[in-house]
Amino acid sequence: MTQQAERTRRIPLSRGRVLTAAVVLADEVGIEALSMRRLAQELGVVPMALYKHVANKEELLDGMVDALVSEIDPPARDADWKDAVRLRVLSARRALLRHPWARQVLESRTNKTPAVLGYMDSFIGMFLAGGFSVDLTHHVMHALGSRMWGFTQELFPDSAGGTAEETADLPPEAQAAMFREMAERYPNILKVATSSAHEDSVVGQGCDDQFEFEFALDLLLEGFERLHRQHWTSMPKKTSTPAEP
Amino acid sequence: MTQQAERTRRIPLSRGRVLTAAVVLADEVGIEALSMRRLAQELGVVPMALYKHVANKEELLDGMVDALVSEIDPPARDADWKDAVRLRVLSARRALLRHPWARQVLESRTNKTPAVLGYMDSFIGMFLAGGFSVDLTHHVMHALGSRMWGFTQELFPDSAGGTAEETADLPPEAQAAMFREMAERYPNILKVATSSAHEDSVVGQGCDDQFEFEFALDLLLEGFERLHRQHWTSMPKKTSTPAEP
DNA sequence: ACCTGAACACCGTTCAAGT
DNA sequence: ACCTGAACACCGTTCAAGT
Repeated sequence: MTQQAERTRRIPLSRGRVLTAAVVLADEVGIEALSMRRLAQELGVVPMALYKHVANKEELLDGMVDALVSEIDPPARDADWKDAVRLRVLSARRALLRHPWARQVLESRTNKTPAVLGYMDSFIGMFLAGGFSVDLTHHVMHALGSRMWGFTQELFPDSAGGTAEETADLPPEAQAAMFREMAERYPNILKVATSSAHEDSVVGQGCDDQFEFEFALDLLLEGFERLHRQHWTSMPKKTSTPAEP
Repeated sequence: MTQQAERTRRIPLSRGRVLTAAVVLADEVGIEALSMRRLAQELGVVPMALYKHVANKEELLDGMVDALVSEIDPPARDADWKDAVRLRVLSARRALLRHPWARQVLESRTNKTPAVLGYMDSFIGMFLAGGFSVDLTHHVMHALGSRMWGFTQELFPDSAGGTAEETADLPPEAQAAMFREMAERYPNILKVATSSAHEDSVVGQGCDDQFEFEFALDLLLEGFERLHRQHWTSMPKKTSTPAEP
């Protein structure tokens, strides 16, 4: 990489080069290891040189998000709202899975860039084009939340509770003891964790993230469809979601 | 606070005192300003003294999460699964809203502490007690995701896209220009943003977070109920969620 | 044995001195 | 006018020297 820095030193820095280098570096070493200093080093440049192209680290991260957004497919033409939304979310998810840092950076961003606003705008447009009221669209976008970007908070890191890696290289009797301990203290977690861990061991990866993601997405989409059919509105402040008259 | 440090210096440090001080400090100054050094200073102690009670900063954050979990109400006795889940999620949400750092810290934690596992276990127990299959419970927990803790990714920081504060103290003609710019570039965002901003200006806070949270929560709970009634199962890998035979 | 100051290996960013 | 080294004000954590 010193070699690479050597080779690329001559071609002048630009905002684009800084951003792509940041994306590549974060992909390779993880977001927590992405520092202005490290990035500069990778580019064969003194740290301060970066500040000519990005105002500060925040702006660097914003730029990385923009790069991500550009990888998401535009809305499908000639599809009904449900398919269009579904396809687009899954496209966003594929982009997200290509970049391990994306989840965390997306979560941390508070000022939206034009590219992000553009994505949101066209996302909202899919519901409006499907005949959704502005009111319902508003609530539906909130309900979707981060699923718009193709991720959900993963609060089971793996089904057994984040002990997979450490457990793997332990003597079998120790593993058995941990299992009994789990079974006694967290019986419900254990049941659920073992339910979908088909061929894997209990402490294996457990479940199919993509399946879980689509399960929840489709559940929401079906809910949205139901409300839309019922001409749901928040205005008269109904207590529930009643059937049509 | 130097005075307070003076007063409390004499009573010996303990893990509990360290953790409550961390929670209070994070509540007051924000999570990004919570450092081991700053916390030590607040306690009238040299930074290294903390390392007698927490192994490192990670463990400090884990301890703070445990403190949060202890504020969540236990499941309601004598309530059906839906009410029990609903009440508990809203209790978690109240705890979360008391501690501005909680969202971010919860998201960052990857190793679950016993207190967190205990919460999850009893949360899962509410579905199982309601007669849900282990299979459906598993998927339903994933669908709930961070909503189990009472939050969703807030990806509209405010409806208009995070420009509220800066815009407030701008000359009116500049605000009008921004508005026209928004209307032209992001027409859909603008429609949705203005739909629920009843008395507020367009750039005001816009919408009621609690309403949005409950809207999405109830939509999911109703979806769960439907699947449960239909004896939904992931096993035969059905393409959709068909009606009962 | 316990406690802690100094030090290490980092950060993001400012600023003044160099070309 | 541009570029950049040194410096500033921080981090979390190690470690050896002090009591």
